[in-house]
Amino acid sequence: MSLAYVPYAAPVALGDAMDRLGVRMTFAKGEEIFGQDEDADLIYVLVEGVVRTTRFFSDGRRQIGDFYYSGDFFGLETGPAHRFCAEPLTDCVVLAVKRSILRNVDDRQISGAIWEATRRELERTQEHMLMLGRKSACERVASFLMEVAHRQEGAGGSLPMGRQDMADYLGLTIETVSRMVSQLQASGFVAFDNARTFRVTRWDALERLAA
Amino acid sequence: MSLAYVPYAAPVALGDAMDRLGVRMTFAKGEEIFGQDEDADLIYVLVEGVVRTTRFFSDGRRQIGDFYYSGDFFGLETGPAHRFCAEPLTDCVVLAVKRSILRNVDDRQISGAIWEATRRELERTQEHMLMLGRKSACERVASFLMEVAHRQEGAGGSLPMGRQDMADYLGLTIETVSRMVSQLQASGFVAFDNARTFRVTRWDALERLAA
DNA sequence: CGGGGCCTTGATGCTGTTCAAATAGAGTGG
DNA sequence: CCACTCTATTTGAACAGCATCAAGGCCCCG
Repeated sequence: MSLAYVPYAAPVALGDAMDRLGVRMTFAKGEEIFGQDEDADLIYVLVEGVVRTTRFFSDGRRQIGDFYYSGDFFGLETGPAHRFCAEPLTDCVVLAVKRSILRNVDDRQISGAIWEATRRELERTQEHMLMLGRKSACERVASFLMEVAHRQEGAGGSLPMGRQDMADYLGLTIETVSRMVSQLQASGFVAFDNARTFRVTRWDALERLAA
Repeated sequence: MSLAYVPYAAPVALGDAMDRLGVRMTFAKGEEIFGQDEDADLIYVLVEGVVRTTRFFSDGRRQIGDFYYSGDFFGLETGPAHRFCAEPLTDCVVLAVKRSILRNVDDRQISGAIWEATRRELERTQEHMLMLGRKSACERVASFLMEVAHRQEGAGGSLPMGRQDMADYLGLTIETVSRMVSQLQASGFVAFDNARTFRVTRWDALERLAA
């Protein structure tokens, strides 16, 4: 059981093109970039910061769709409305491009790159789905920490999200996440300096555990 | 908690275009259309039959990615290899198109339609992910039966897949699926003529249950 | 130094899994 | 058409993993 790490930053060339077509906007931590069920007129490229997308259910349950980092696309929709809401976890800068503009752009490079970004997001969502369907709590947390560490280009990581966000991403409760984190630390796989900062101490073992 | 039904058949116009570009192939039930980790040279459109995509883990766990019906695309990949395998649940007919051909086609209608199909599959995968992350066993089975019924354009449905496939799609065991099916029937929400044929008897109640 | 989140830990219970066995159904050969 | 076999499905009982409920601790920041 090995889930490949799937990067999905937009190609740099695309960022440049989007820069010409789009509008640069900034959002502060805690604001809302777009809300669930809002009109999906814009597509976004994250220039700086970290963003999460969330689906809320009427009875209070939450599921986080994904966390996005610099270079990532988000807000792609087939229909007229956003099916998740997007909120920054840190102050952030985004590039917003009108869908109507993209539809009419005749640049093969741009349209191809957006298709590619869509497929990458599909692949990431599929891996996320596999995790929720078939991994244990421990495996999920191990996978998550590995992915965060990977994305930050180093053996260690700082978590921009809290335990509740991790839980809602992993399909667990905050208590279970906390317990698994403690357990992984006790087993010597990772070392936490504080709740938001850790280092992977036994990469190979953690990888095996993540399944 | 309401998960919208997301159709994702390829637009008819696209089917025609693919017909000119691709090769028609037939597969018998039990054959393999493509295997996990095989080269992903081709993209497929299902013309007739039902197909499932599956991811196998080294320890035997399985997760079904999706079930595909006539008109659906499958086999789209970003990387060079298929990350799921595809197998027909019934004898089926597919149209296979070379990725390299699609890359060079300059028809905006075709490329746009493929992008659209990709986004639809992304949406479906996201809904699947939400289900695995936050729904109870009963809600999952109820959602599944509703979706099958929906897709078959009627209040009833015949299940082309067995209980094990349902379980591997829903992230449950076969026993739990069976129990929930029995429970839904005992509650009068659905009626099974036999294990593979059912009718939804209380649509609104089932919808509420599916959350 | 004190307040308020956020995080951790403990005790208990429920949901879904596991293991085991019975039943129903489909396919086959007589 | 019936008997037989093999597989798929259902059901039961015990168990495990994660959730829930409830404190307690830590850390950031005034």
